[in-house]
Amino acid sequence: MDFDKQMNSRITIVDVAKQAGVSFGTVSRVINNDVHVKKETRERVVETMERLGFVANRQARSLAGGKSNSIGVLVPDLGTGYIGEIIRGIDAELSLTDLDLILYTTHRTASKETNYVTNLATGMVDGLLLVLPRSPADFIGNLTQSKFPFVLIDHQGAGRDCPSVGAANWQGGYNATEYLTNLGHTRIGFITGSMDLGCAVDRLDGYRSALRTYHIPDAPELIYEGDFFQPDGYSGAQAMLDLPEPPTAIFASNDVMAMGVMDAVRNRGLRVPDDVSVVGFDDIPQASLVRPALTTINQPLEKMGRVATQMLLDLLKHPEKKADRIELPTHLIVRDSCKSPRLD
Amino acid sequence: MDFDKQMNSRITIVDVAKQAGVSFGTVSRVINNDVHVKKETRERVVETMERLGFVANRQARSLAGGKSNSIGVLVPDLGTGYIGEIIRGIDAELSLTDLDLILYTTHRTASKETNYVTNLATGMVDGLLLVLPRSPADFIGNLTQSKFPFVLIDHQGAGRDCPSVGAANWQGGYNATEYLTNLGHTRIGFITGSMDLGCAVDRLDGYRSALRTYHIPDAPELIYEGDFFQPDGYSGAQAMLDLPEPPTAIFASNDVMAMGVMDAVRNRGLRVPDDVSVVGFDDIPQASLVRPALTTINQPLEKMGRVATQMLLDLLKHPEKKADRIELPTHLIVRDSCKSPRLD
DNA sequence: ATTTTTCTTGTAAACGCTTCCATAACTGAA
DNA sequence: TTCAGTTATGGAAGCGTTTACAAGAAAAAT
Repeated sequence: MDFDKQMNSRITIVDVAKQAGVSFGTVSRVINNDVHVKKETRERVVETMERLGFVANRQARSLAGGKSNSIGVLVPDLGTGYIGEIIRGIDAELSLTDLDLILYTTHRTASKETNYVTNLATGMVDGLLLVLPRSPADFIGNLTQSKFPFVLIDHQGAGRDCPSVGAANWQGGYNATEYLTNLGHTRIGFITGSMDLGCAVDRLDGYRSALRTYHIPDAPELIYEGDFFQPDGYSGAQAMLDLPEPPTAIFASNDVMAMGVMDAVRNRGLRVPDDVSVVGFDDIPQASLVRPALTTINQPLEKMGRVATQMLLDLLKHPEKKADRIELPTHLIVRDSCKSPRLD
Repeated sequence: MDFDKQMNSRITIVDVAKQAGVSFGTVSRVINNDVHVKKETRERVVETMERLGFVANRQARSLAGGKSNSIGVLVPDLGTGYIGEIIRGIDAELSLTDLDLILYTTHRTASKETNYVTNLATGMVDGLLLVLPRSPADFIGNLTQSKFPFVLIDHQGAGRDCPSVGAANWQGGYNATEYLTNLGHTRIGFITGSMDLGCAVDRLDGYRSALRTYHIPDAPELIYEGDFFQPDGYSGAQAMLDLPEPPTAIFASNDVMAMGVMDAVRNRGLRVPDDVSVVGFDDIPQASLVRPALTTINQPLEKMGRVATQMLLDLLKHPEKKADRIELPTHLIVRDSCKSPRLD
């Protein structure tokens, strides 16, 4: 493993072959673990490769072999810790293989997404992991049709019939709401996420279903349309607390907005959870750090990345396999931000 | 841009050439913006490429052209939001070019690091961005020697003479401590980070220097060796508050530990900042979210990623350029976790 | 000992592009 | 008109592999 040797003059299989006294074909076979190599020959070649510090040229292998040995991960951006968690899972799983991870960000430009996918599917990567919370784009159809291996992550909507992994958003919305009703709340505010995202819709549906189950009448004024960012949590809470009959609990579609809610509550001199209970969604790291610690729905992001990667690897191995959708369970994490409503 | 055409039968420059009635050499020239192409010819070729949905094969270009059109980013892991921020900056900058970002995680295995670097530098990528907070490994020397373009991020220590970007950790440590002394504190506890990391050492040094400047006597019992994780913040604070003469302020080497400190303070029935002031380091997103909002030192992680990338791009363009180290300033962010000590 | 069969190895032809060299097609000046 | 001087284009050689295919060597069967 002499570093310099590798750096200066690139060592190729031909060099190795010459040194080992075999043909380059044999060296190639050794690299690819071909069975048809005598044991001693293989050992000699391996030894030579190590001595020379040979590293196979990835590009050449791709070109000749028709596969790139890397998988592409397409994400909208890296802004939220949310995506980072998913990538972490992907990386963890990928590091068990010899596949490279090529990261692409679309920065929320739909045109860029299509463009990338086209490029990628044209030989740059062997498979694709798509984190695209937005509504499904055309290219998903194309991808499916062309049988290019890919898995969707946290993507609901039209893509139900292609390989994807998501979280049980509906269930989470339901469970959180159920928890609040069980505590005795009947005026439960809800702050939605961006409604163009499937997950936001599902969470809202879960909330509504729970209310129905527990015979709590619809109250449109208790639903505020947010966008997943903190300011909307704040303003949503303000709006609701201004109501003649304000909610005793507020369920925000994600933790960041829930923190906005907490701020708004406090800024009116009210207390969490004594005056207003707050529930979030996601269970981001800071959920356990804020005071009071936030009761929330845990979404297994890292695991979603892992599972999606496993699915893709499986797809790569067995291209004929049918697509399926895996929905990972969400869990209610009870902390300190909820309480039974005061009886006044 | 017909998707299907691309997916099914790969379109090559030869196909384009045939359709456009030119030789593939000319097509190649068009792709590479070679000056020696008649305007009309170029237009015709471009039109044909678009019509056919031609996408150049990256591997082939790399193989033939001798460069990979991608840069490698080597990080220890993705566990902390910290790295995510840096990658975000890298990505932002890279998306202005047509370079791909290949992400490698070493998962804290030194052997893996060396291995990767060797591989990468052997033609897999055109340049390397290394986020390696640990003490410098041999390969940095090799990299330098072989003139492979690379930039170190947030890495102090022996690598002072190679291209790198970091944050003013010493200054941050100094400023935070100075701020506390200015508030009137004289018993200031410090919880260090992992001392095998250059940044942790620098922060401690900054703290010490500030104390010296303000003639505050050394108090070894007020320095607790932590590891950058929350539990150590907690236990460090506990240990110090048990002291006969406990600190009136605690400065933790990063925000996560500072939150541990806050917890510990509260768990003893004391209040932040009334009884104990707390300062963190990093300014992670949740720093502004916790209550009381954490006063801390802002470290421009995203910008570090950006700057490092710019340096690398520059290095790629002008390989002869001298290495330099850029230190990005840190800033004190005053929030609500500090107060003058009570006068008892 | 001879002929199969089975292993093992060598070789040539891709893979899709860049790049250099040669040639062809234009310039404009003599 | 002719000859250099440009500029535009075609084509060949290679980049470092993989992957047939062919051939040689060894082992097994006759």
